[in-house]
Amino acid sequence: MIFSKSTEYATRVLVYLVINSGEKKKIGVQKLASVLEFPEHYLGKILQTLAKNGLVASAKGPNGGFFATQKTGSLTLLSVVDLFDGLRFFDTCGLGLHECNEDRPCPIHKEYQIVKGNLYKLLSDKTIDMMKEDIESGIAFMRFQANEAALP
Amino acid sequence: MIFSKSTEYATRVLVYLVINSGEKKKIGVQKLASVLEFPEHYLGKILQTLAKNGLVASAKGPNGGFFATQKTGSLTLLSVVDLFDGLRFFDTCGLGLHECNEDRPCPIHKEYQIVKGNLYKLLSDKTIDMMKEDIESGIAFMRFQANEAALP
DNA sequence: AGAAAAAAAGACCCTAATATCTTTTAATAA
DNA sequence: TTATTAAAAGATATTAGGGTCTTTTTTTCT
Repeated sequence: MIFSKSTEYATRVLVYLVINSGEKKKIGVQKLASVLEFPEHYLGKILQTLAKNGLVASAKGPNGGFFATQKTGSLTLLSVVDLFDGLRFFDTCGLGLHECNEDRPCPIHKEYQIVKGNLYKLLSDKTIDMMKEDIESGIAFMRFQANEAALP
Repeated sequence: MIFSKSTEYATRVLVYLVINSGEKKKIGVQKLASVLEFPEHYLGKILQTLAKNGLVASAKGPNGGFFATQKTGSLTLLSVVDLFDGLRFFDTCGLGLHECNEDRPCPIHKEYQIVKGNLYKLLSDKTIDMMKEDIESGIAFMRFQANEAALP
C-alpha cells in the first residue's frame, strides 16, 4: 500500500460518517469499528486525531459520538493523507537521492514526477462528498454498505 | 517512499556495478558501501540476495567481490522491485478494499488504476542499462559520481 | 447528586523492516 | 600448505507502524 493504514481507515470512516452521521446522529467508536471492521481502539485514536484537527466533530457522554460536519464533506483526500502520512512523498526522489532535482535529475526523475503529479491531482481533486455521491448513485462501492443493517 | 530501502539500495548498487564493474573488475562490499554511503552489512545482505537470484555475479576470496554481467544491464526496475518488495502493490485497492474491482469499483478505483499503470510502465520499461546510458551521456545524475575518486 | 455513557489520553505490546555484528565457508596467493 | 581475503550465513539489535488496554475526563440522564 502506498498510504498508511491510518490514512486508509481515516478515509473510509470519513466517508461513512458523511453518509450516515450528522449533528443529530452521532455514532460511537464501537459502532463504527464493528460496521467498518476496523480494530476498535486503533480507530479510536484515528478519530481523536480527526476530531482534534477539526475534520469531524465529537461529543462526550450519553448520546455522544462522532459525526460529520459541512467541513467533513468538503475535505480532499490530500488533506487526509497530509494529516496522517504527511506530503513528503511528493517531493522525494524515486531512488531516494537527496540531490535529485530538475537541474541534476536522477535517471527516472521525469517519469516519476509525472506519476507523482497524477497521484497528487487525484488526491487534491477528490473530496469526501464526491465519494459519497458516487456511492449513493451506485457508481462506486464500499464494503460497509452490505452488512450495515445486520449490526447493533 | 513508495519502495523499500532495500529496493532503493539495490537499484543504486546495480547501476553502480553496471557502470564500474565486470568479470575483470570485481568490487567488494566495503568499497561499494563506502562509495554509495550505504550501511555496509545491510548492503551485504542485499548483494547476497542479488547474487543468489542471478542479478549480479560474485566471487569469494582475494580479488573477489561483486560484478555485473550482461544480464545485470538488461534488468528492468520492475524486476528489482519484484525481488525485494513484490508486486502486490499493483493489484491492491487504493483504499485497501478487498472487494474492489472493475465491477464494483471503490470511489477512486479508475484514477488510481491509471496512476498504478503509469508507474508500472515506468518500472517495466526502464532498464539498468538505460540508466547507465543517461548517466554516461550527462542527461542524468547519481550521487556516487562526485566523490568516487576520493575514496580507497 | 450519583450512575452511566462515551470520548480523551496515555501506557504498553507486537511485528516487520532496517541495520549491525559475528562466525563460517570458499578461494587465492605466497 | 598456510595466511589472507572476501562472500555467505546467521544471530542479534533498533525503530516505526500498527494495535491493545487502562485510566481519566466530560457529559447526560435519572
